[in-house]
Amino acid sequence: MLKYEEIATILKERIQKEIYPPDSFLPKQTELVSEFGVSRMTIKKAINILALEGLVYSQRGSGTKVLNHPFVDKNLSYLSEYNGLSNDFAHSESTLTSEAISFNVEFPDQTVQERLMLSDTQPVYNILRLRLVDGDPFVLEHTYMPVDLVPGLSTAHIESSIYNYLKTELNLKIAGAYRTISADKSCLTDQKHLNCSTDDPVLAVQQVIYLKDGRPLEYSTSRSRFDVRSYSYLDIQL
Amino acid sequence: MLKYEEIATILKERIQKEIYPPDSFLPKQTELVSEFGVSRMTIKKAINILALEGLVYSQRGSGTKVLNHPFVDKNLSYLSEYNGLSNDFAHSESTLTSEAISFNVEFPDQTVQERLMLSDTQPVYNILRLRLVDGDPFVLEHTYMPVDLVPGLSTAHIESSIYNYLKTELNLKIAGAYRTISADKSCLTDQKHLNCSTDDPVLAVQQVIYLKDGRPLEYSTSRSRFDVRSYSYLDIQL
DNA sequence: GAGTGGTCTAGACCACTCG
DNA sequence: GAGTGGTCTAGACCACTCG
Repeated sequence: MLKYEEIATILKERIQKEIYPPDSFLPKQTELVSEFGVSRMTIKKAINILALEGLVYSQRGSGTKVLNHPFVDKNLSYLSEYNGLSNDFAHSESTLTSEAISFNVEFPDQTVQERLMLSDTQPVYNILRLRLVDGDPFVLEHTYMPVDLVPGLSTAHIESSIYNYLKTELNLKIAGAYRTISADKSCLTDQKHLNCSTDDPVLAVQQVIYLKDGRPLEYSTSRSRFDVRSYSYLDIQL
Repeated sequence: MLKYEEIATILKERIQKEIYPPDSFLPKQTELVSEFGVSRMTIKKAINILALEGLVYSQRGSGTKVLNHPFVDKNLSYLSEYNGLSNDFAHSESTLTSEAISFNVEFPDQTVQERLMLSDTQPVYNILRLRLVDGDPFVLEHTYMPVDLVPGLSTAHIESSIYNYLKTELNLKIAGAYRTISADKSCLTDQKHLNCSTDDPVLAVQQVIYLKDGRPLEYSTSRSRFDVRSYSYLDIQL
């Protein structure tokens, strides 16, 4: 483990245990330098991690203040969309199950070609999955993935967790995602699978997930019942 | 301007002009050190900015690759929610206008007290505004702000841009926002002001905006017509 | 003016990738 | 084994805040 990560973890613990209580100041950087026996650049890097998570605010000339936003302990879960939903639910009391509605291989249409940066001769998986929480319909996911990036995908993976397969078997590294969130009227397919009424809206999320080397891994559209899902995120101004 | 910012800007320009084309590699860091006459740490900091924006991907042992995500040039606008909508539209061909529907001062209820970390004796503004684009209803914003943080707010500010007042007159510095996005059925108020039909959904955004010193500045709920607004963001895995 | 954090340097060492 | 980027150091200087 890297020094600055270790120090960041220790500082976070101290904030959580209120050894550094809200609205107090962290020890000055030179003091932390002596305590941890590292250079100031390393201390700065550690503090910077906390700042990016909204835990502290550093100001030239005055010091580094511990903030007390009401959402600090929620930090863990709201980012992890591409660990797959399976992971979000791994430590929860609810159980997530998946039901493959359709699973095909086909040549991509123009939208999919653009989003996944493919030519029309490179086949893609076309997957429609319903995810259920404790047996109740939660989200309908329509996913395209290039076959050459994800060889050997099977219904078994789809009914459990695709992302476990990607990470553990294929060792693919995900860089991030570009997401668009919108509201929409429910269509017949939504109503059928999500078990919602004709005038219920849905929350729609379109995303393209990229690998670290820049190749798009997934283009998907997911639709959730409006009353069971929302998206939260912390947006830090740089 | 700081050295690493200057260098980051130059590198971005070169990527945009395809002096460094997609899928190519940036010059090695030692080469950039000679070119710019700075230390390698400074080059690293500059490249790191590009990496956080998803423009390049650095890998130990191989180099720094220029990525070609289709959304790179959208980088400018999708983050700027707390510059106020007024700013989003400053360089657009459409015009944004605001209409104050109600503007009061009151004692906060319990939700508002929690979100804004206030006691029940600290008054807040309660503002309901309709924002229109080219005269068409766009979003209905319901905003609470502590009076002591924003003295002297008037209808004139509300009908133009609150955030200009906050930034230029009061010199308040915004750190970031915690946002929750969801879909909802439209209520009577939505239908009246957004001019939408009874079965039209709305896109709802709840947010708390924080100042750099950690104090909450605004708690607001905004509701938009489902067919005119969506939220996009780039989510980089760290 | 005293004290803080931010930037920057010039170098060392190391982990990793690739042929 | 050669070459890359990541980490870390020990120090210098500077911009800023605050009394």
